[in-house]
Amino acid sequence: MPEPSTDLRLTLVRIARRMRQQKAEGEVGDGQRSVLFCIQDRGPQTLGALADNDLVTPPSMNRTVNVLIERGYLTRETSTVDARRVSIDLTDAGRTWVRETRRRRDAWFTTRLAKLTPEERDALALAEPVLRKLAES
Amino acid sequence: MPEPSTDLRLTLVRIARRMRQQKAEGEVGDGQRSVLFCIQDRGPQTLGALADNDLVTPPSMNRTVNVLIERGYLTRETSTVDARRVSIDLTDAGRTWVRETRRRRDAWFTTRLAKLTPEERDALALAEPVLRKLAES
DNA sequence: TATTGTTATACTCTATAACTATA
DNA sequence: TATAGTTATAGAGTATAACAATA
Repeated sequence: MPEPSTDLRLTLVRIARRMRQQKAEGEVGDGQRSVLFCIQDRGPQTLGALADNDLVTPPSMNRTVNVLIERGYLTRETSTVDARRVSIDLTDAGRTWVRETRRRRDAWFTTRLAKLTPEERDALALAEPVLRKLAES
Repeated sequence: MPEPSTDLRLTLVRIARRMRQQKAEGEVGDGQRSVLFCIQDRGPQTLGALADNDLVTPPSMNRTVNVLIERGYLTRETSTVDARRVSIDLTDAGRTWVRETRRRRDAWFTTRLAKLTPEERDALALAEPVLRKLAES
């Protein structure tokens, strides 16, 4: 009986740790990248929407957003229709960052992927939507 | 051209976060579980071996080990052959914990897996060794 | 009153640097 | 000297609780 549950879980923990280690000094972290990509794809977002999207609490997301504003990648404006809400959008620098990052992709991860066999890459491509479903359930 | 790199990476980040959220109060965390399982499978380990296994630094692992000793799951003894080394082993309570955990597996993760289709589970099973390879590269 | 966001605070995990003991 | 482990310290990421503003 294979029961891959525990192995898979530990593997996922380990790879997340490994990816985190790859973040170079001053670079944009995973949580930050996720926010920038989300806004690029879907347009300006409220704080709550960003928090929901990344499965974090509003205070956590607020902090991430603050960092990105300090770095000049995002702006925050009070909504004109509902003054409780804020609208968080990319600056030109943010948009450029996303475009550049998408173009060259993530160096470490892409290099590792390139070293896999086509079959291994297929296995990952097939698993990705399943993992996403798992994360969102 | 699919280029799954970025999507996969963000999905992996998100699922790691989701798993972390599932840790109930007082439970054993992912890093801790990994250590207990490793010793159960391979016998007593040195601190360095445990650190290498989980891709963390010795100080990090030392801290994890200290927590597990405080909880009564591990013991630490100076090696008889080389007094610089320590031998870290499971207590009876630790062994029981591993056995119980292996028996009922991880509740949250197992439940989610059970809700997938057989094809989806196959996709994960095929991807697991590839992810592991990626983590270790 | 309920919703949206923010501030204050604290906890977990991890790292780097410096230190101790032993080989 | 080199190695194994430990201690001290700091940073990133996250959470909960309390608060403010608006609907």
